[in-house]
Amino acid sequence: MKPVTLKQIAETLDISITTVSKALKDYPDVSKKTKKLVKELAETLNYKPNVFAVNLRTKESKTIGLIIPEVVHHFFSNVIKGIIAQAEKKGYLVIILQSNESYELEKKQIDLLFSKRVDGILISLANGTGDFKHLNDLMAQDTPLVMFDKIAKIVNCSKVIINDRKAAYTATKHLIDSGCKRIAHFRGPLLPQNSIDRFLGYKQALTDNGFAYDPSLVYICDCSDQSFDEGKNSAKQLLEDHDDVDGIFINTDLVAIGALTEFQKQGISVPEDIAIVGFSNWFMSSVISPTLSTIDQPGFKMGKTAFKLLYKEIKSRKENLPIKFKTVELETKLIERESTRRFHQKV
Amino acid sequence: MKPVTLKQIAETLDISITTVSKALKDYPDVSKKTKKLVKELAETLNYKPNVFAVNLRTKESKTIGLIIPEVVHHFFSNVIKGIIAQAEKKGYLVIILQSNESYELEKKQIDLLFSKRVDGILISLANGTGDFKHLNDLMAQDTPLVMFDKIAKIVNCSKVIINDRKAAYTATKHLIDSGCKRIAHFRGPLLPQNSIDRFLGYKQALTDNGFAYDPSLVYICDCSDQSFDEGKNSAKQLLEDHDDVDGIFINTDLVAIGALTEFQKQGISVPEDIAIVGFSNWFMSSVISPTLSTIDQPGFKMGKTAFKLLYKEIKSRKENLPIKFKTVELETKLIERESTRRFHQKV
DNA sequence: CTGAAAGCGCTTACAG
DNA sequence: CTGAAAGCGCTTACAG
Repeated sequence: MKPVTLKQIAETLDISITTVSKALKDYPDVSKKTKKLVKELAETLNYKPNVFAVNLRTKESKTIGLIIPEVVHHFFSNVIKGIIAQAEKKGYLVIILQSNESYELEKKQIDLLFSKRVDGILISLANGTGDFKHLNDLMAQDTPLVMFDKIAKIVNCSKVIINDRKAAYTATKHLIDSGCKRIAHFRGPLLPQNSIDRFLGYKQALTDNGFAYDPSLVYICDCSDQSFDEGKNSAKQLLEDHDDVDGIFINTDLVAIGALTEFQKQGISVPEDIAIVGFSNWFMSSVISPTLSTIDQPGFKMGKTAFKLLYKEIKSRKENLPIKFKTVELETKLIERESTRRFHQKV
Repeated sequence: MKPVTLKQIAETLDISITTVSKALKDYPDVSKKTKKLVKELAETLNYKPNVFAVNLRTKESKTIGLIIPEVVHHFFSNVIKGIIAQAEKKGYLVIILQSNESYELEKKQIDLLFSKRVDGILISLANGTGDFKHLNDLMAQDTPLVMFDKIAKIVNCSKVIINDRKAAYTATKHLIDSGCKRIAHFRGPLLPQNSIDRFLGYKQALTDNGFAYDPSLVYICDCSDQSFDEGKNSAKQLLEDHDDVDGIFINTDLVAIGALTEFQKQGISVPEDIAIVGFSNWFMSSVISPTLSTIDQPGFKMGKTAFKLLYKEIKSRKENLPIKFKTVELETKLIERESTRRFHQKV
């Protein structure tokens, strides 16, 4: 059963294709009578305009691309949900690609989306991405790009972020206020801006509060899909290296939960022996035992905001208006739970 | 900067558009010399064929649609990952839509994807879907459809499933083997096939093993994004209604974890007082305390398999081969953890 | 109020 | 080996 075309409607009604097209789009210069006839027939025949032809004429696909490091991920899946929800409201569809934290894959995917002529791209960078030519090239070829969460400061485009540095500062300060005297940090990989910023926030909270910064207390976790195991391993290593650590600020909840599990296995009690603050507020963190103190990161809202910025840019471009890039910073908040509830807590 | 077209290459080289097109596609009837010239120029100019035009000519978009009830969901996000991975291998892109368990939304989304002329659709039905006209209409209009996980038996198309009934039987039998004497069931909503099948498996395990089936022990949970709270509420209700239940088979891990949390709050000990088996093997279930026994459901593999079936169908259609629908059943397995590890366990 | 015509950028059957 | 021409199904500036 072949799809219905304008031509068929035109022939059936014995009028021109032009008039059919105009009638369906409610052009003012078509008689009411003709419009009614056309619309009714289109309805009965279940006519749908051929988007391929429409795309070719209008040069837009009403589709955007999304490149995300990992789909099976509480935070990112919330972002995806936010993007899809907002896009649907505006009549846009979303193509999702997963970069697996790989720079090479990310590059290919940018290229792929570009050649599919999506109207714009939303991206959260892979951990492996240290070069940004692929992104600058993309924009030079007139494809709007908005970055979120894992961004590159150096790339000139719109961004949606949280203040990682401030949030990490708050988390570390919370450990200090809970009475911790020697605080370690499980950080993310070296490249991503957010793991750098979280590290810096940790460091500053220490020095601002009269603690010495000790690099041997900083452990690097890859934050790949092995996060949980990395948390376990770093915890094990920490116990071997230091017997005096009584607090850890950890880059991500999943890593923190790995650490928690290892501590429990080794009979280290959390929070009494070691207090822990994670980052991101995964759902899981509220149901494990002890429940995990963490920083709440608004994934759904970040997704919605990122799409909104992209949409504005797409619209401005179409109307030939000047485009100004914008960086939106979303609020985070500290969630205090059992993993930092110590008796000798400062009030 | 306007995208490069065949015409520009043709004019630059002073040959015809036809020849340029053929050269790029390695047609045998173009001279090597011409091919080389064309390809080199295309490379330098970073020529990408206009997919809109290609789609219009070839009548395919190399894009498929995916409708899924919920993105923020351990099982479904694994399915998504599997689908995207497999699709990318075959050069297909995936548009993702979330039905929010709503029949109305699902219908609209089927329509939307159809009007976008995706090459095929993958779907896991919404809980609210009890009528299948939208799906049959879609197929009648020549769009391949493959269902996975939440399927409708009555719809004639390819499917990827697990044997929910058998898995539920195994789970319930495991409770019996663990020494439970009175076993409740928190089931999913009434419509979806998998919650029906899991219920039937539960029931059959009871009767096969000399237990009386007692409808008052079956509680219905919506399994929406409120699953966790529903688990808590059903657990609360169960404690009010029955003081002799010592085992529960629960439709989904997230609901099970809600129940677990409520029991802990009320001082009911799991597994000693009440043993629990969940379903799906969410990551979370392996790290909460007590760890949750459950049925492992292969999400990633299900996604891959679903795409493979769809791909075959798309190919067969293109080659005008006959299409035979296929139902693939994937293996599940029981994961025994602390929530069923009782002392008076049968060996 | 209606319609002929050009064109979006490709692909491909056909002629030479 | 090369290319003129038709056509995919729309949209829209223009003429009447």
